[in-house]
Amino acid sequence: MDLLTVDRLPPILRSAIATRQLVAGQRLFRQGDSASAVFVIESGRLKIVRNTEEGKPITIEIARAGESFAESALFSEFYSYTAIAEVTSEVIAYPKQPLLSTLRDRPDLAEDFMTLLVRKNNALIVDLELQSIKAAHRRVLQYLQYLVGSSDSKVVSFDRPLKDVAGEIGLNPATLSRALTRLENEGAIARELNSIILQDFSAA
Amino acid sequence: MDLLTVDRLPPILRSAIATRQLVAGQRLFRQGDSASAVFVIESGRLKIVRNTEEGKPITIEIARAGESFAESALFSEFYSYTAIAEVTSEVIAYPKQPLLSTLRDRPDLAEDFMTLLVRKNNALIVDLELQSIKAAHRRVLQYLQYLVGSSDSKVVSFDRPLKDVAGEIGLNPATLSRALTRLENEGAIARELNSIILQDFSAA
DNA sequence: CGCATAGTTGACTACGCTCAACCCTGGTGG
DNA sequence: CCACCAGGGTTGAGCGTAGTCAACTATGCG
Repeated sequence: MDLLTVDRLPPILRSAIATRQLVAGQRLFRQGDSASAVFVIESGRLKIVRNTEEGKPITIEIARAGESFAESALFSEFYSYTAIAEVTSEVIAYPKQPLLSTLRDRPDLAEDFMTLLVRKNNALIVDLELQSIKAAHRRVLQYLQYLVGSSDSKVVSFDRPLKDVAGEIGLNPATLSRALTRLENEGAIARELNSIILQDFSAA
Repeated sequence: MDLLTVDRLPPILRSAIATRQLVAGQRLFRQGDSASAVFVIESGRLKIVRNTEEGKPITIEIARAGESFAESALFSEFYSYTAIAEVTSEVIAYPKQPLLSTLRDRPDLAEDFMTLLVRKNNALIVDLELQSIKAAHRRVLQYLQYLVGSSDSKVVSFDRPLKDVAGEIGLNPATLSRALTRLENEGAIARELNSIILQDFSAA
């Protein structure tokens, strides 16, 4: 994602951005905080979660280096979710007002920004589709297929514990574990240390 | 939603828009069709669905008079979902290219459009949150509370069969029925013809 | 008056969640 | 260098409940 790269920005915005360091577990902002900036990740990984009225927080998105988050801050007064650093991370903050006026002045950046919003939209729709699959093993398989995408590698290795992955796709660690063994027994995947290999004879 | 009202539009776009009539059940476009336009509903109601790889189609959104849909068409080559008229409807089509160049020329419209995209995003997040509630009766209650929002009326009446509502929130008609009677027994709601009255002593 | 569709209810099944025990690994400290 | 510990992963047992199928009722329309 090459949006909001520094050298394309006008001086007004360029002088307004600031970087912030985060340690693992640190919260960048909390649901309900006043929305002050949009962020792009320089390094590390952030988790965007939303605390539902029942206890359980749900994961909206996992953002990694090069990705942005909290775009909705531009048009909302408060953040509607919480951003937590999963590992030591560095983020760039683009303050709301300067960014807004930049987008007004620069149609090319505005268009990029819209593209970005549409992508987020699509990602959320994919999530919804995933959640709609009730059977755990099918949901997991779909998720894995989505991760490898159209790449030819067919190998997935996670950079975080399986229990976190489970949370992301709305499953229990125990249920995820069972789903994986089931997929393995059915021959849909093979496991190996930290990696999962998708066997392709795709649809069934 | 006052976005894209005709009198704010430049002539280039104004002359490019066209209205289309749809009868109940008619598909405006299908998942995979070439993305040619963004739409706004003049009258009626459209359902946006996505066909998952398993059989079951899922409802992404219900769009009503005054609302827009298929914004992602602007930045995608194909529609990633299907639009079906639920009742006789009239929509205005804003062709992709003229709309794109208008957004480039008119920062005010571009900003409105971004606001709109962010709202869609938030709506999807609300959906995700809803789906994360496993217990049917709790999910239904949350949905009803979301529908009445901050209004003081506390009354919900649906303009479409309950079985469609069930599909929208990811439940079975039978399960929804049971959930409603359970909520009624617990005193959380009261039912009356086509209406549902929320009893407020909100959280429990 | 009858047909079609929606809503409700019952019986049954399947499966995801919870709790808990166990294994395994990596890291720490004696 | 080994003993211990902590956390993640796996596995078992049992429970609750959403899904399915099906029957029955109620409603609206031709």
